[in-house]
Amino acid sequence: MNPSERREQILEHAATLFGRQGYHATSISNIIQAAGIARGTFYLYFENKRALFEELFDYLIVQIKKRIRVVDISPAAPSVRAQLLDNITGVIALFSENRALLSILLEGAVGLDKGFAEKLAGFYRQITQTIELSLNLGREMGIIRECDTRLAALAALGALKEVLHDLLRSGDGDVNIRSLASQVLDIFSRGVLVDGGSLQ
Amino acid sequence: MNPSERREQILEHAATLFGRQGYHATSISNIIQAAGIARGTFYLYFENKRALFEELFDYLIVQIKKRIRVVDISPAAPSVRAQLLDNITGVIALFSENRALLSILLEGAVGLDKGFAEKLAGFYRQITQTIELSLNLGREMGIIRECDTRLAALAALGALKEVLHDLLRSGDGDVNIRSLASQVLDIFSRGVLVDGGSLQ
Amino acid sequence: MNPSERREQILEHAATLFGRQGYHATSISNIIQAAGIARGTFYLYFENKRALFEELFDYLIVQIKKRIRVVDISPAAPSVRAQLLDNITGVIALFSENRALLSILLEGAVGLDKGFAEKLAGFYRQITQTIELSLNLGREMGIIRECDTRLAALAALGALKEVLHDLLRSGDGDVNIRSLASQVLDIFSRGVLVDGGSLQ
Amino acid sequence: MNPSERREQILEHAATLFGRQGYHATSISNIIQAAGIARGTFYLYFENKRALFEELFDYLIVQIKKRIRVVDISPAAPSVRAQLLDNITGVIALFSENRALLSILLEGAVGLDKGFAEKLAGFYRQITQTIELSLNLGREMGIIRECDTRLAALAALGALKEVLHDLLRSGDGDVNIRSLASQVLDIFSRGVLVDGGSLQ
DNA sequence: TATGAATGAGTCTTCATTCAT
DNA sequence: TATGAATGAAGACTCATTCAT
Repeated sequence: MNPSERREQILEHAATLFGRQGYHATSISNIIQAAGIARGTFYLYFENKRALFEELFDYLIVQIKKRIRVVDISPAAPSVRAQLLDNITGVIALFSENRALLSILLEGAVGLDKGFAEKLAGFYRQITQTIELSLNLGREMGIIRECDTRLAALAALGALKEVLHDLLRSGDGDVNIRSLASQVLDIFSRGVLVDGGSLQ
Repeated sequence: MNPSERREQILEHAATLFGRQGYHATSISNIIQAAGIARGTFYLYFENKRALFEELFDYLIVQIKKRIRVVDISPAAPSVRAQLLDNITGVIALFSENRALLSILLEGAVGLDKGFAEKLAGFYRQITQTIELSLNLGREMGIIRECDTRLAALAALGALKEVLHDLLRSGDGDVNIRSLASQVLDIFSRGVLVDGGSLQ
Repeated sequence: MNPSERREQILEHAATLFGRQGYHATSISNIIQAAGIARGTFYLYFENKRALFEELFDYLIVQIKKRIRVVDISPAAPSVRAQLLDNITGVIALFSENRALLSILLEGAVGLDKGFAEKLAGFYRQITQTIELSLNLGREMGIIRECDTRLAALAALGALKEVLHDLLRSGDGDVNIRSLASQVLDIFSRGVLVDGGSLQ
Repeated sequence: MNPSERREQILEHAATLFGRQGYHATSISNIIQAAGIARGTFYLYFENKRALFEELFDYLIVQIKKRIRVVDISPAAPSVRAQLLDNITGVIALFSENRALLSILLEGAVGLDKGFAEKLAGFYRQITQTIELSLNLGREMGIIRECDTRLAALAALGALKEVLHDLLRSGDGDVNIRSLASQVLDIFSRGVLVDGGSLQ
C-alpha cells in the first residue's frame, strides 16, 4: 500500500473511532487495530494521537468553510434566500454524509484542552462574523430589521448546530436536507410568530 | 467539619476545577489538593471521580429544570412573552452566576462517554419537548405560525446554548441579562426580517 | 515502611543495578523488581529514571569532595605527604566499600548525555584544579620541580582513576588501602626512575 | 559506489556520530541519514548496530596497538626515552587527528554492556602488561627503581588517558604533541618532586 | 544491490483506586 | 472519619530489525 493510501486509511478509521467514542476513549491501540496496522506504523504517519486528531479537525474546518459564503448582493447574483439556503444545505449535506466528522466537531473536539478550545472558538468566531456580515449587508439593503446582529448571528449558528446535533442523535439515514435547511432558514428569518403577530 | 459540609466543599472545588480544565484534565490529585483533604478522604465521600462528576451534573440539570416552565395560558397567567422571558432570564442568570457549571454543561460533559452522552441527550430532549409543547399551545392559540415545532424548538435551544457559550467565552462580568434574554426571545419569535418582509 | 526508608531502599537497589549493568541496561522494571515495589511507587519517590540516577551521582560527588582537601602548609599542619596520603586513602576507601558507586562514577555516568558529560567534566575539573593548586603551593615551597602543574594534576587524577578502575575490575575484596595509596603517591611524586637517574 | 567504499563511508559517518553523541543517542536513522543511504542498505553492510560499533572499536584498538612497542634494549636500538616518547607521541597523534575515535574509546565504549566491558578491560590489560614489561626490563637494567611495576603501569596508562580526555574536552585544534608527550613522560619517570627531594 | 514500508517488543509514565494504620 | 503510601492496569511512544519489491 502506498504511503498516501495508508495515511488516508488510518485517518478514516481514526475518524470513525473518534466519532463513535470520542478522543479520550479512543486509544492508539484501538486505531491500529481498526486499521489493521502495527503500532510503529502509526507513528510512521502521524507524530502522535493529538496530531492525527488535529489533522482530522483541520480538514473538517476547511470542508465547512468551503461551503459557507458571504451573501453576494450584486444584481447578477442569485436571490439572497437561495444563497443562504445553499450555505445551510451545504453544511448539512457535508455532515449528513459523514456523521463521524460531525461527531468530532460537535462532541469530540469539545473540552479537549486549551489549544483546541481556542481553535474551536476561533472557528466559531469566524462563522459568526460571516453571518453577522451578511446580516449587516441586509440591514443596509433594508431587509433586516434593527437588532443586535452579532447576537442574531450567534443564534443562527446555535440553531444550526443544534439541528445538526439532532441529526447526529437521531442517526436517521434519509433526511430531506433541502427541506430541513429551508425550515431552519425560515425560523431564523421570519421567527415563529404568525405574520404580523406579536407576543404581547 | 461535619460530613455534609465536607461533601459540599469537595463538590465546590471540583466544580471549579472541572469547569476550568475539563473532566479529563482534572485529576483526583487536583481536587484533593484544592479541597485540602487527603486522598483516602475523597473516597469516603464519593464512590469515584465519575460519580462526583455525575452528582455535579445532576445537580446542574435540576437547577436548570427549576427555571423552565411550560407556558401557562390560563387567563390569570402573566403574558406569554413575560413567561418565556422569565424562562430564558432564569437560565441565563443561573449560569451568569456560576460559570463553572455552565462550562461543565457545555463542554465538560460533552464527549465523555456513552452514559453521559445519553444523559445529556435525554436532558436536551426534555428541554426541546417542553419548548415544543409551548409552541404547540401557541399554535392552538393562533399566535404561532404553521411550522415544524420540533425543529423550531431545537433552533430555540441551540440559539440559547450558543449565546451562553458566548457568555462563557467572553468572560464578561456584567451582562444585562434581562436585555439579553429579551433580544434572544425576539429573534426567535419575530426572526430577523423587517416586519412584513420576506427573503424573496 | 516510612518514606525516607523507602527512598533509601530504592536508591540502594538502583545503585547496585546501575553499577552492575550501567544506566541504559537498567530499566525501571529492573529497579522496582529488585526493590520489590510496584511501578507506581517508584514515581512516588522519583520524578523519573534520570532524576534517580542524578541523585545517586550527586551524592557520590559530595562524598568524594568530602575526602579531598587542599594541602595545608601552615606550620602546625601534618606533613604534606600525610595530607596527600589522607586524600588518596579517603577516596580509595570510599569506593572500596562501595563498588557500585565507583562503577557509576567510572562507567555509568560516562557517555550518558550532554548534561551528564558537563556535570562529570565539571567535577573532574574541580578535582584537577584542587590538585594543581596544591602543586603550585609546592612550587612556592620549593618542593615541586618546575613543570606544567595542570598537566601533572591531570596525570595524578588519571593515575588514581585507573587504579580505582583496576580495583573495580579485579573485584578483590581485601586490598591494603593505605599501602596502595602510598605507592600511588610515590609514583606520582618520585616517578619510577632510580634516585638521581634519568632516561637519557 | 563499490561495496568497500560504501562500507567505509558508513563507518566514517557512524564514527562521527558515535563520537559526538555516544552509542545510545545515535540511532540507525541518524547514521543512514548522514550516510545518505536507505534503511535496508545499512543491513546489507552490517549485521546490526552493535556489529558496526564493534568493528569501529576493533579498528581503533588495532590502530592504537600499532603505535605501541615494548622497549627494545638491544645496543643498536634508539634510546629508551626516544622509544617511550615515540609510543606516547604516536597515541596522542592518532587521536589528535581523529577525535571521534578518541571519544568512542574514552566514552562511547564505556558502560555499554558486559561484552564491551570485557573487550575494553582486555585491551587495557594488554596495554598495562606491555608497560609493565617495559618497566621490568628497566628494573633489570637498573634504571627503574624498586616499585610495584603493575601499579606503575596502571598509573602511566591512567595519566595518558586523562591527558587524552582533556584533549577531547578542550577541543583544542593545535597542540604541540611532541612537547605534550615529553612532559607526560617526564612526570611519569621523574615524578613531580625537585631532584633529590622528598615529601617528608 | 538498493529501497523504505512495516513490524512489535520494550520502555517510560500516569492516575484512579485501595487499604492498613 | 482521616490519612497517604502503595498499587497496577493502561496508555503513549521509540527504534532496531525485517522483508517484499
